[in-house]
Amino acid sequence: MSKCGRKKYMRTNVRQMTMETVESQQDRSETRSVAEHNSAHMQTGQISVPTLAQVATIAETDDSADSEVIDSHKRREILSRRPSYRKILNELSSDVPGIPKIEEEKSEEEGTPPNIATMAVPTSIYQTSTGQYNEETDLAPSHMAAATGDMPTYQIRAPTTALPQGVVMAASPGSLHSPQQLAEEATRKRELRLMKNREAAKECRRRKKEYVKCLESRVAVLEVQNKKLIEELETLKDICSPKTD
DNA sequence: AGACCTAATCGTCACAGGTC
DNA sequence: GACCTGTGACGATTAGGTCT
Repeated sequence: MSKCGRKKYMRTNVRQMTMETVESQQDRSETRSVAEHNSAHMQTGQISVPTLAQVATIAETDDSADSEVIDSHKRREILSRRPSYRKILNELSSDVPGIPKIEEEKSEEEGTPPNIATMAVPTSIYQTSTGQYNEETDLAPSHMAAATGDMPTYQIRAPTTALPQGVVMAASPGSLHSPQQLAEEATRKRELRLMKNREAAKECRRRKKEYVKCLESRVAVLEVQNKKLIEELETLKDICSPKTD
């Protein structure tokens, strides 16, 4: 099965995996089903990480769901899109004062003219005509960690939305005539789309990491709070129930 | 030393949702 | 409705660790 065909299959028939799919996806299926269910929880804007019991239930229903019978509405609910990480994090931050917001990228773009001159020069050198690229200073986690230290610094770098060298803006459609020009235009558009999507994927992953770090730090804070409350409760219990000896 | 395993990372595709 | 953006999922690649 081709990559695309397989992908489509997975998306539209999440619960109806063929043997082939199960074979190759076995190690991932658990994670995916949890994520899908989680996305259903998150859709309403609540941050809802499944409990162990929920995870167990999810796994159970996923197994039994081989007997299909999930109506289209429910399936749609499950597959529906979750809010972006920025959205989630910002909602979190409005609930909990300690959590920093991810700034809108617009604010960073202010003051910089919307042209190619804003390109982050050393980031990536693309040879788009061949589809190859050379990321000399890619923002790998090791780089990020070195730059940011332990605690996450939200909005670490400016988004590199500018065009890479060698990608020329398309000519106006009216100026195209020959089939060759049309083909070149199509190729250029595709390369531009791929390049943008590449950058978008990087940004998305970066935000996801921030989001996860944020959740982890929140867990740490809540654990400390919980511990303190338990200690306080014990103290109050001691005070309120004097010994009878 | 090299075979194997595992986790991390990346580019790409498909698609939902947003924008104009 | 066409186009754009954000993100889940996939396969490929790579780095680091372990075993023989």
